[in-house]
Amino acid sequence: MSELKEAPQAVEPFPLSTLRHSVAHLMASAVAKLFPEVKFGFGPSIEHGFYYDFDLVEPLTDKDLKRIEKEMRRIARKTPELVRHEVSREEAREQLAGQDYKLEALELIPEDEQLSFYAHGDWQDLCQGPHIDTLDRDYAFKLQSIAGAYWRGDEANPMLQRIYGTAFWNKEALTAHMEWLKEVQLRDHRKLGVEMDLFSHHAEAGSGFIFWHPDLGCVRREIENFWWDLHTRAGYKPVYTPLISRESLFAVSGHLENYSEMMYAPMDIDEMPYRVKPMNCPGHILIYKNRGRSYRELPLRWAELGTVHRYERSGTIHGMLRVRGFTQDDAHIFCTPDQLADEIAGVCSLVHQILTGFGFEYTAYLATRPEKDTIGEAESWERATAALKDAAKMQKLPLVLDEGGGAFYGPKIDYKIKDALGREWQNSTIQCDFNLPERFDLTYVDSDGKKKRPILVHRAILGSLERFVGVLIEHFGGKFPLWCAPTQVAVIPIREEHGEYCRGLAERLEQELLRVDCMSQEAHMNKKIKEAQARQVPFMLIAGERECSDGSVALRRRGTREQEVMAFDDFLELVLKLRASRSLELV
RNA sequence: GCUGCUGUAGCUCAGUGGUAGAGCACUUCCUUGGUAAGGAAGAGGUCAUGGGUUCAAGUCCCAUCAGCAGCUCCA
Repeated sequence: MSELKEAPQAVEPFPLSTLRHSVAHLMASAVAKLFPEVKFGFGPSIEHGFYYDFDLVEPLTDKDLKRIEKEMRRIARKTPELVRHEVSREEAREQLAGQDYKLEALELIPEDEQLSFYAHGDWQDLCQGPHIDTLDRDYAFKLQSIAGAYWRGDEANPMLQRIYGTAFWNKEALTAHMEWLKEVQLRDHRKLGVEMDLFSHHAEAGSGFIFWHPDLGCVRREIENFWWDLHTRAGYKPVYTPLISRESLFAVSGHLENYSEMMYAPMDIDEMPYRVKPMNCPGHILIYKNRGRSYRELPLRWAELGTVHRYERSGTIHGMLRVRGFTQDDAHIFCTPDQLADEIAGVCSLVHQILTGFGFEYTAYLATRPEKDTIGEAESWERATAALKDAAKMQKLPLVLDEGGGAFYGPKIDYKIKDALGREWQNSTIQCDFNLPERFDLTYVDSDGKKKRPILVHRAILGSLERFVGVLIEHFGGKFPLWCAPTQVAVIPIREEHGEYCRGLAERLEQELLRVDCMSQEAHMNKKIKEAQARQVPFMLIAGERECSDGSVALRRRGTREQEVMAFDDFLELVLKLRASRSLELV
């Protein structure tokens, strides 16, 4: 797979983030010049560049970006020197007169902190720095986009206009970054979804609901099979639970109380309110509670590809990555406190197998007890957190500490995966829960004959099929590995009279449950090759006179133009082997 | 939800208040081609939807729906 990452930086006179912060200042000064009535918000450097927030009367347009860039270059030439001066709080207030947001920002700075301004030309900004020394150094920058952003990220506050830009120490690095952005755009799952006929959504059906087309259906089914194979081996049993349930169930679970803004309105069935489930746990818990449980049957590992529906605000919906109806690869483990560490270790191992099965690198984060509003005894938290740590140790899994990042009902391990473009996504999660066993009064009879409380572990590895497959489309750039590719083999006759031979080959492949497209329709061979290539079919088999006469095929692998002539049986062996191993090799 | 932008053929996009366009894809016919586009013809549209302004609206205005860039929130 092509490893496309951001180009490494050459030796830098200042850190890249410092440069970007300084260019943000430069941009703000240009905006001040062009729009004298502007009020300034914050303007930090961020992962791939910088932004600055402005309160302007008129909305900015893309044309303004060009004007601002031009003004920036002028200012950088004319008054390049960045000068720091320290001031008292009183002086700062005076100098920020009329700048409401800056004055508010000033109040956020602790009393004992030394205040400073950075100035170039006649523009200055309250800022602790650091900055580069002069703005006329060699570097390259670009203003990228305009967007709304709430002052201090709070939607109760007024909305400011944010300009995003980026900067690098040389033109080559900026160009490389722009190339990377282009690649990100090319691989966008929404774009590929249309081009490859993978999925759609419809105004008729409503925003945020995904329609999986047949080709993506194949991909999903393969992923589900892979998932079930590993889960079955890991001792999970399948369960199936209803999409809707009586509202009272969600009152017991607490979802109604804590999660109602995400839940769809009740529907009336026999004068009783029912709700569409936003999570699968209550259903699994009802199965657990269906009869008494003994310590002898724990741990119980129950898995369900459970479809849930959640209300998401209209502006948050995004392709397959953020939707209103989705299928979680959910499972719940009911176990004794003593079993917890082993169970978590088992999940960690499963996460590893599944994520690396798709070629993802990952990082795991241990999220511990939040400072307030938690439930459960301190001792339970300690034991569970220790179990998570022990499990990670057993699996030799390094954990990054996310202090206080746990849920209110228990500590958790979250995973972030890194895709082929170096972007991070959060999908997998393993969560201990002290809350639901309590609310549903879950028990098991221990060896001493006493009723005890089991621990509940929620875990999802793919997260949701929608989000995971969306990420996967971008990760592979539409080039699915053989085992889950929608069409695995394209068979192409050179002339019409070779069609029969090709159909014979296709049939033998189909008998092995391979997904085959026998392109025997009337069209020129070159056109079919182009089409198969465009559809990212892993293998093309091309057959003409020579192949028909000796039972061979001319194999062309995705991404190459070379042909390998081989006996059909040898090809069959090759393709079956690759499929069985769920190989990620680009064939 | 909020700010800004967008909605014309299946896709990518032209279109000056006055007769609805191109390329690709599709259909039919011709073409028998050895590794990325053979040729010709044809069909395809309530210009997102609903109001309004106007002699006249794809074009201007408003609303709704949907999408895009973000903010906030999240699997």
